[in-house]
Formats: sequence, C-alpha cells, structure tokens
Amino acid sequence: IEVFNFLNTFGFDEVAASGDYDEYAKNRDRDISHILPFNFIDDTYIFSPKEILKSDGSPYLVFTPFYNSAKNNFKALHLREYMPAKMKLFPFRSNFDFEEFPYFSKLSKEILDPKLVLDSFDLDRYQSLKEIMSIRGTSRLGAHLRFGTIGIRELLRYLAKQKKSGLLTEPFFRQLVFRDFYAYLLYHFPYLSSQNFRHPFKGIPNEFLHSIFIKAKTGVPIVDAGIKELLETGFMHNRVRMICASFYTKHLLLPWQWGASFFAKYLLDFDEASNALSWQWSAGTGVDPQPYFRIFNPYAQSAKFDKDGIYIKQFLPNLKNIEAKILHDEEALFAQNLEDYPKPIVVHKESRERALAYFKGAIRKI
DNA sequence: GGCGCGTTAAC
DNA sequence: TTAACGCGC
Repeated sequence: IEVFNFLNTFGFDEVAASGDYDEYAKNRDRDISHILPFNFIDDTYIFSPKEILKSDGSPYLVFTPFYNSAKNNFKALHLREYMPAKMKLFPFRSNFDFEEFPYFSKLSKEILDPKLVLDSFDLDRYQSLKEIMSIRGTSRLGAHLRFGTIGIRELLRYLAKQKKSGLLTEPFFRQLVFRDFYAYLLYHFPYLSSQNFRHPFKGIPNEFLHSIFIKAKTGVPIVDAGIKELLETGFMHNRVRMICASFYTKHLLLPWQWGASFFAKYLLDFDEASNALSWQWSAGTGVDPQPYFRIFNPYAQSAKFDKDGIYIKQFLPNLKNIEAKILHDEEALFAQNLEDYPKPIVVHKESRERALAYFKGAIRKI
C-alpha cells in the first residue's frame, strides 16, 4: 500500500496487474484500487475462470471434463506475450540476506536465474520420473509461477517450442491445467479455502498429535522425511505431500485446515488454491466424489516410490544404516530399538479401520 | 432420466 | 475385487 501511495504522488494513472483469487489477493487488489484505478489482467493462470464452463454456464466440478473442455478451448491467445517495459523506475538492488534463511540460500541461484530451472527440467522424462522421490523429476516451477519469475504464458510458449521438437509435453501441460482447475474452483467457490465442499467430516482436533507431525516424530519414515524436507528446504516432493496429507487426515484424523496452514507457512511454492484443494482431496472433503475410504498406506507408498530408501535417508540421516526393506515394513520398525528415532505412533491397520468407522459415522449423521 | 465414469489405492 | 455416488452429457 505504501508503494502505491508513493506511486500516486508521481501521477501514475492506473495499475495493471495479474493476480489470483484467494481472499488475501482479492483484498490486496481492492485496497490498491482505492489508491489508483486497478486493471486486473488474467495472466496468473492459463484460462480466465469464466472461460471454461459447462453448456448451462455453471462451473465444472470434475477435472476430466474440465480438462477436455480446456484442451478444446486452448488457443494461440493463451500464449500471448506482453511488451517488456523499456523503462525501469529505478535500478533495483536487493539487500536481502539469502544466507540468513536456509531455504533461500539453497534456492537463491535458481530464483535469481529462472532459466536454470527450465534448463534442468527433463520434460521428456517427466511422466516416468515425477513419482520417484529421490529423483529431481518434477519441474520445480511452482515457486517461479508463484512469484512471477517465470510467467505462465512464457512457460506455455516454452512447452509449445518443445512440442515442436518432438518432446512429450502433454503430461506436464495436464498438471498445469490442474493448477488452473484449483484456482478456478476457488474463484467460483471462495469458501473452499477453509471449508469443506460437501462432506461433514471435520476431523478430531488434537494439538499433541499435530505437534508430533510437524516435528517429524511420527516414526513413519516417509512421513517424517517429507516434513524434514519441507522444514529444511521449503519444498516437498508432490507424492510425499499426498502421503503426509493422507496420514494427517486419515491416520491421525486431524482437521485438514491445520495441515494446510502448516504447509502454507513453509512451502515456497505455496498457492492458496492448490494447497487448500489438494488437502481437501486428501481429506475426501473436496469436490471429488471419489471414495473417502481410499486411504494411503505410507509403507506401500515408500516401497513403491522410494524403493532403496534414498529419499528417506537423505532427510533422516539417523536411518542411514537401516536396511531399506525395514523402512517400508511397519512390523520391522516396531521391532527396532533406535536411540534417535521413535517407533510409529500408529498401527496402519488400526488407523485405517478407525478412519473408515469415523467417515461412516460422519456420513450417517447428515 | 439413464448411463458411464472419476488424477495419484489398497487388500 | 473393493463399495460408492453424483457429475456430465
């Protein structure tokens, strides 16, 4: 606000800016519009929220029909390029001390030179590598899209170019449309950032369990490794996010809003829509009518996507001498007596049955 | 009104 | 297989 008051004294006519649709963003843009006329440009996501609608004019609630419609409506217009500014207000020099913040010191080079991220992104092998936690198979572009250091249209033009040279771009494009879908849903249903779409499940608040989770002391290696990655780097591999969110909402039966706030605080690529709606997806409270009884088994997940335990051991060095097989074996973990690593706080089978009972009970209460 | 189907699974 | 329901056409 101070910045815009300052600009106003220089005689600026208007602000033209791209924005997003969460409450904070809407309030921010409204406050700015009271100082200078505010011209909102749809340039944060691929589509404007009113561009993709059902034939009756209402918004889609299911991704696949949304995606099909999005592909049909995708035009050259969505690759549009704006003229770069010829003038700068004043030379910008950052005094930000990257070393003071552990994540920033690790990411600073990339943040300062986004091209490094694009260059190191193996788009062609994205589909086959993105699930392997120990491999840098995902794009890592989320933080750039958040801060605008790479724009969505710039990224789309990059994809179009790669497609021309024969690379497989569709799987990654699909994920970008997912990002759009979540922003679109938040635009049409603003309450989704804090409230369930339909289901009555509220979770059972328990600050003790929450504190164990955020301290990476659940005793479930893949969950704790994920939390460590988040705390140490400001990033968490997407599949691990799902495993942690499933564990939090199903095994611990905690309110998804608490988990979402924790992620919001630490994720450098935080996006209100993607974060809240992905947590709702995990909790089974979102727009997705998929069965709520689909509960991730964290041990089966790490056995499948971190077979040799490389990811787990990277973030839980205490476990570096433990055989990988044991890290994916609940019984074996209960049998271990480790000085600096706790036993699991829950038994998978029991938690699963408890969650199923909770959800069945909550459903009957309607 | 009917019918097919749904990002990411588990047992 | 499971068990389930509302969306989208």
